[in-house]
Amino acid sequence: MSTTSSRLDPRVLRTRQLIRDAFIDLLQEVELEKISVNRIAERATINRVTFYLHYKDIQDMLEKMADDMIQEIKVILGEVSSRSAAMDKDGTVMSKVLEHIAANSKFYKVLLASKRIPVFTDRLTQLMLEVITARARHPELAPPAAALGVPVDIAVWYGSSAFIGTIVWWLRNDMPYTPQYLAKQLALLFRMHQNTTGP
Amino acid sequence: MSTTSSRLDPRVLRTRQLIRDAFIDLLQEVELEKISVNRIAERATINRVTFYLHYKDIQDMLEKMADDMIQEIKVILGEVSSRSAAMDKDGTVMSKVLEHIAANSKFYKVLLASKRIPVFTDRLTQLMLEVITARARHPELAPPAAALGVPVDIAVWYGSSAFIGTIVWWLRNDMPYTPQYLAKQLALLFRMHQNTTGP
DNA sequence: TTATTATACGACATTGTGTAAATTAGTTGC
DNA sequence: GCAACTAATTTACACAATGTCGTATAATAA
Repeated sequence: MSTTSSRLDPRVLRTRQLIRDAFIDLLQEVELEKISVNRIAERATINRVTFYLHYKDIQDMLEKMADDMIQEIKVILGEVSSRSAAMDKDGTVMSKVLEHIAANSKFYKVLLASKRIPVFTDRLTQLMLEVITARARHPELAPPAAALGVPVDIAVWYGSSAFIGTIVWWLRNDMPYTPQYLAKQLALLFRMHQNTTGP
Repeated sequence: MSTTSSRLDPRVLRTRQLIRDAFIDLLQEVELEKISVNRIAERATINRVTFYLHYKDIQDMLEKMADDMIQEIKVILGEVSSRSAAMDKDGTVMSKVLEHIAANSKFYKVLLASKRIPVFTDRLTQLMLEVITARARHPELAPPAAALGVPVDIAVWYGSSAFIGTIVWWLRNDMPYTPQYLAKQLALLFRMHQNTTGP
């Protein structure tokens, strides 16, 4: 996951990494509801009180981890979309994002796919929604399904949910397609209901 | 919600209803993680021990409530699809389902939309997946996006997630469209990526 | 080195969990 | 209406988890 370290006490970094790894580790064995601060501290080989020096409680920890996740994806989105002005006709951006997810699949699989921790799916859907809404404003890209008279908000939500849902399915099934291939299929399906009524 | 009572002790029905109402009620105030058996029993005006006579724990209660939910929707699906052999060209089935959700919006909103309790979304997505897969086998309905060379499993997941996601958004925004209208739009969007390459 | 700060350690009050026993009260069939 | 069930109540217990003390120790940065 490569936590982008600014000037932070290496002890803090070490402890947070230990907590994070212990949590992901535990989540592969038991349900979220059965995971206590006790167990996390035990598995992370830190003192239980130390956990509270970093996070208010488990919920707080999840939210901060979700923030980090979104931040990393935003970096990827920024990198790609600023380089290629053509803006993702062939699904380049999505391809990069899927590669990132594949590279950190242990993390994403457990948080998004196997155990379902709403905050992660929610944040990701929110981000996808922003991206699609932004794209819809570009004149060279077709206005979302307006041709058929479908309200924009319905079409945007339809698309965002479809994307995230498909990614979750892909993770659950241990990524049976390459990121590049899946990105292409998603682009095909997406363009279909964003820009229609034929030639 | 009209719990279809078979021959069951009215005391059991009463208690379960009290638990259910108390839980939905609490869920409007605090997060799921902060809800204890203690609080539920207190709010339901039953003894805490009585809760354990009905459910193993809170997780077990959620699963049984999700089972009931799916059961009710299945009844609707069965009723409609057996009556009209034309099978939902204009979104009749979806319309009935959305009407049901609207009629029990307090229940669905909190479990599906505001707080996100994965088991409910999961079961609903699973059901939607079955329905779409079954429809895809009917010859008079176009095979899913095969015309464009998109694998069936991708297209089916794409569609299912889109449906559920849009319904969630609809609930979150306090149902800004009528069930009938939304059903129509969903049918339009759906047919687009299930059946393409034009006439 | 020295001042700073993260972590460890032990302790404590509080709340929640799951189960057991005996008792009370409501339901069903005759 | 009475008798036989059976649900719910009450009280009690052992245990786990939470969140927060104060103090001691170790690592870090100046």
